[in-house]
Amino acid sequence: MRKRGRQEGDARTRILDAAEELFAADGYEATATARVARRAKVPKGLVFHYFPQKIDLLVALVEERTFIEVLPAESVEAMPGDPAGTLSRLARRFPLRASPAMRRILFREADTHRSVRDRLRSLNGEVLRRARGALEVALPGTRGDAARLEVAAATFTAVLLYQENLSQLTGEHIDPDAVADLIARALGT
Amino acid sequence: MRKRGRQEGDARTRILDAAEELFAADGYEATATARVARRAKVPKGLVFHYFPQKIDLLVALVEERTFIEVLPAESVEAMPGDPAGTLSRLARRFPLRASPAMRRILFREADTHRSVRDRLRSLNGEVLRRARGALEVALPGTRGDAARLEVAAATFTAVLLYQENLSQLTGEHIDPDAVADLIARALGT
Amino acid sequence: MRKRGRQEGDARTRILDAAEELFAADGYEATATARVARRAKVPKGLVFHYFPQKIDLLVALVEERTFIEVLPAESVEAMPGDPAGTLSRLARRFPLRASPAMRRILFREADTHRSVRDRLRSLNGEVLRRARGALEVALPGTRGDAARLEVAAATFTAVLLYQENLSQLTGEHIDPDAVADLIARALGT
Amino acid sequence: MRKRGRQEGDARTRILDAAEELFAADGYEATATARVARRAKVPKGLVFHYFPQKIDLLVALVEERTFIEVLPAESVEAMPGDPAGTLSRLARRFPLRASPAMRRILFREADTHRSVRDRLRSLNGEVLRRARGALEVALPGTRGDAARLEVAAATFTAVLLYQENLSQLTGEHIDPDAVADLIARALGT
DNA sequence: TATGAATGAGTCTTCATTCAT
DNA sequence: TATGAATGAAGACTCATTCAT
Repeated sequence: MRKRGRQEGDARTRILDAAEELFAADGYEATATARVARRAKVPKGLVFHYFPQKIDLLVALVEERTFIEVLPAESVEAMPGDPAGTLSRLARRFPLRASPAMRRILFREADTHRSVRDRLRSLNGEVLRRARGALEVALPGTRGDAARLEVAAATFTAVLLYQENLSQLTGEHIDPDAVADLIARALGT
Repeated sequence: MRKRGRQEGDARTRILDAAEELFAADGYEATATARVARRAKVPKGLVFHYFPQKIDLLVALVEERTFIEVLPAESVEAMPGDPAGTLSRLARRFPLRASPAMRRILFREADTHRSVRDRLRSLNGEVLRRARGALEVALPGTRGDAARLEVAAATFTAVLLYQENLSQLTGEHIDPDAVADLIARALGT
Repeated sequence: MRKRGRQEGDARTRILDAAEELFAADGYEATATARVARRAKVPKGLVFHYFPQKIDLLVALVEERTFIEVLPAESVEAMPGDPAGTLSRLARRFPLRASPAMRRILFREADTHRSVRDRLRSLNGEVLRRARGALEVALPGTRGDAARLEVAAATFTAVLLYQENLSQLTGEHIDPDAVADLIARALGT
Repeated sequence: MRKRGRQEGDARTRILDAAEELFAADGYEATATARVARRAKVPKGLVFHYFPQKIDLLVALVEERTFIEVLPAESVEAMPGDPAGTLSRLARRFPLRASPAMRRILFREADTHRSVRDRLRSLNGEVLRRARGALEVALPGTRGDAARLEVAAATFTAVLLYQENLSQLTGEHIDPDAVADLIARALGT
């Protein structure tokens, strides 16, 4: 992904690093591009060289720094008859690659920036798909109707994606493993 | 104390109404006080007459327009032996009084404004307390250890508080009743 | 000068007191009428009841709170053959009645407000006239030509009028008595 | 470091020139930054590019446009046995480099702005030091005790520094040469 | 590719002043 | 006389963006 050249890309990377920190801490609107430049230790003009508009910084961050890892095989973590373990493993090998800072940005700005919201939705959809898939493998047969399984997957997805934000905002911590166990019980093993 | 003039209180209320709408739609930072004034149909200066600083608008909204209703008795909704019904009733008589707009504001701005975060935390704590209390009544005896009950309460609280935001951000809807049912099953009836 | 009536004038006086303090401390321009009202403990509207324009506060202060006292007879302090003592007595019975605060206002605002400057000039002229007169009495005959006497009077007047401002601005104190002595020597007793 | 472009330095200098004129004429508080920009013929934003806060204009003016010239040797002007001539020469080679406009600013704003007052005090101290030094050279021996010499130096310093302000405020002119002569006589030649 | 001076629209905030009561 | 809500022009300051070099 990185361009060649000695210092090439360095500046661009430093700019994105700075933007990530500042957007996460203060929000996109409250962060001046001049501050980004200062923190990145590049001249103000250079920021606009790489990112002609301020919004391009946000778009680039979301595009380049949040993604769902492509895992070799989902079945790896899914184990028939062990939904709790399956969900726990999913939580541990959680496929969303995004720094805590990027997550804050993602959730905060999704509310007002469509491009961010679209990304968040696609990430959410992907995690949900995996959780559902894992549960289907873990609970073969018809035990537990489809609707319940869907609710379980959605609930677990929400906990997985939002756990950091929830604890950040509310001060309460939710342990995904414990929720996995709860959900497994609900699905009636 | 207040006079009962033609437009009594109107101005201040209209200003808060306008701020609520705009902050919810575009975010606090992206909303100019001039726009608030325009939408409220008051002159710009009057906004500052009532709210000397822009931030005071946000503080006032959070203080005056989000609160947990004091219910006569929690036992009203809690019914021994029926945790699913108990949680469903809690969801339906949900004690948080805050418009959808206020909730968006609450979650969005909590990330960067301490006073909002503090409020959100206290609201969250209160809802959690009630969910826990309801479950304790619904599940008398020692069935289900305390830790599990705690996780159940926290999960349900998160779903309750965040359901609108979740669906707004992700496009997926989570039905609190279905989650209530799920959790009830998990608690092993 | 004061109007009759119970609380009558009270408010007006308190307003002027407040304005005097604040204008002296921060300058006329930097003092908001609202602050004057607050310090005077009167509602904002009342300030404009008594002083329709902000500038009227300054004009009233200067007109009512700075003046040269009319002394019974100038000769009282002048004593032939004793110019030093004469000047010293003039300094001690200094006829300008104006609080230190009013003096600061006088000098500061004279620079930009014509009405204040006019007042300061007339006060200065009066003091100069007295100093000159006193010296003429103290130094009868033709000893010391008129020009020198004029310079002496002007210098002493400047020291008298400006001593507080000088020490305020420069941190150095000038003792009028010492200057009186100096000038007396210069006039060659 | 600075480029030698077409208008090199011009903008900043023009801004300071404009500020000097306007502050002197109307006072710091009564001068809007927009007026400074207009008079300097630069866009409003550029004023804040060079002087992030309005007060920085005043500080820069005082720092860059008022100073005591370093003279080769004070003895040049001091001549034993000729205090009047010595003081006159001091007045003529007066070492304070500050335009009449800057002096008005200096005296006017010293009253409310500490940084200006500090500068004025240091300038005053320096002039006083020179006057004292000159008189000590001009009056060798013990003629005239130290206290009297101090008063003479202080009086002359005040006249020197304030002459323009005095005449501006009072309409009376004081001739430093005449005061020099007066003081020389006082010191008893 | 790098730089920072330049630009001007827009933001929050202040404040003298008015006016209905 | 007394009161404080109402008004809007003006002020300081910010900031994304441009551009000559």
